[in-house]
Amino acid sequence: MPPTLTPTTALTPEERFSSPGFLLNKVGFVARRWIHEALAPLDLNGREAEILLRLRAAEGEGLTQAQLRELLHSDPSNLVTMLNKLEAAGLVARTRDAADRRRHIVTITPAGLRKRADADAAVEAVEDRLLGGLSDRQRASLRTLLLAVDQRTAADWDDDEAHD
Amino acid sequence: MPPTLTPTTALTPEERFSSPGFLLNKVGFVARRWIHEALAPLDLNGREAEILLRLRAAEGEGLTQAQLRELLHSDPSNLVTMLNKLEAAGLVARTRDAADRRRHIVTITPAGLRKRADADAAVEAVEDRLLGGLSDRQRASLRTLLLAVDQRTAADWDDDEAHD
DNA sequence: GTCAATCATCGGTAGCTACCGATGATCGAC
DNA sequence: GTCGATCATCGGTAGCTACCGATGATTGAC
Repeated sequence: MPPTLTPTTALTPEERFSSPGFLLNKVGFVARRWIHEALAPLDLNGREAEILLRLRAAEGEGLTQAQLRELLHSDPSNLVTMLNKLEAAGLVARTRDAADRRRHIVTITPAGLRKRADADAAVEAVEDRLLGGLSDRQRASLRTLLLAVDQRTAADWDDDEAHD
Repeated sequence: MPPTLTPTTALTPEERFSSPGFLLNKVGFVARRWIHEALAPLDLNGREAEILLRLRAAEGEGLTQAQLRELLHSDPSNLVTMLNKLEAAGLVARTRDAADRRRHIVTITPAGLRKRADADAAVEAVEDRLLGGLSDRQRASLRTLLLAVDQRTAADWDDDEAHD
């Protein structure tokens, strides 16, 4: 990596503060913070809520912990900790996979489904708070653009893993 | 707060995963992560880089630590720690305010300006990596939408502080 | 002058995440 | 059957941030 990367365009501080990358960082931070606060009364953090969400998306089938690890890009060690908590709270259940007894299949319980509905509502409220100033068309536009960025980050993320 | 917030629109998991709020959270997380990685070789983290950026924006005038605290929404205690590190590295300087000797005026040094230029280039490279799939028009559009969201978060943030 | 408030500082606590190495059970290939 | 790989688990470390309470120096109001 060369000492100076791209000296082509020198931004003024004002431009830097309003550049998409800076704003993505900043707004994303606030979004994470608000979501965290909204989930706190439910005794969940963002990752744990996403686990419930992913399990519900699996529609009763359940997911292996390795699959969850992949979806959440989470460390296996930390995933175990989170699942222990969720299982102790009766929100998920772990059962041995008959086909491969090394695997645990994680399923969401009825209590987990109820909790997930609450979490979903809380996150939705945060979203309305974040996007309250935007019209429906603007929201749709933002969604499209973020999806495009997300595609790139996902591709790059997988690249990183492939390089391991 | 009622147990169920807004049961009006029940999103399918797929809709939830591609909702602007969820994506903002997710993409923002990756943006923060990449920026962190890009700044690591410079011995800076995101907050410290922003300190240099804010000081440069002050154009030689310098800022009080209370002003920095306000701009960064940072805990005074943590700000001291970061400034200690930046000062030890010779990137910023603290001088007593003659007008109010309780205050420290923080200014950026020539070495700090050089470091900031490197940090700026690194962040810019991350931005290109994030937004590489977007046209110039799309980037501008994303910037406008994020600015609108940012306005709301800023207003709400100040509200919170006013309520204290 | 006294006194409450402010500014920076210090010390400690706690949560989240990333990361690392090690282990027991199990599988699949050979 | 042996053996390397995989899955989940456990334990510990480290960095970042938030938060809390306490302190010394200084200010401004009274």
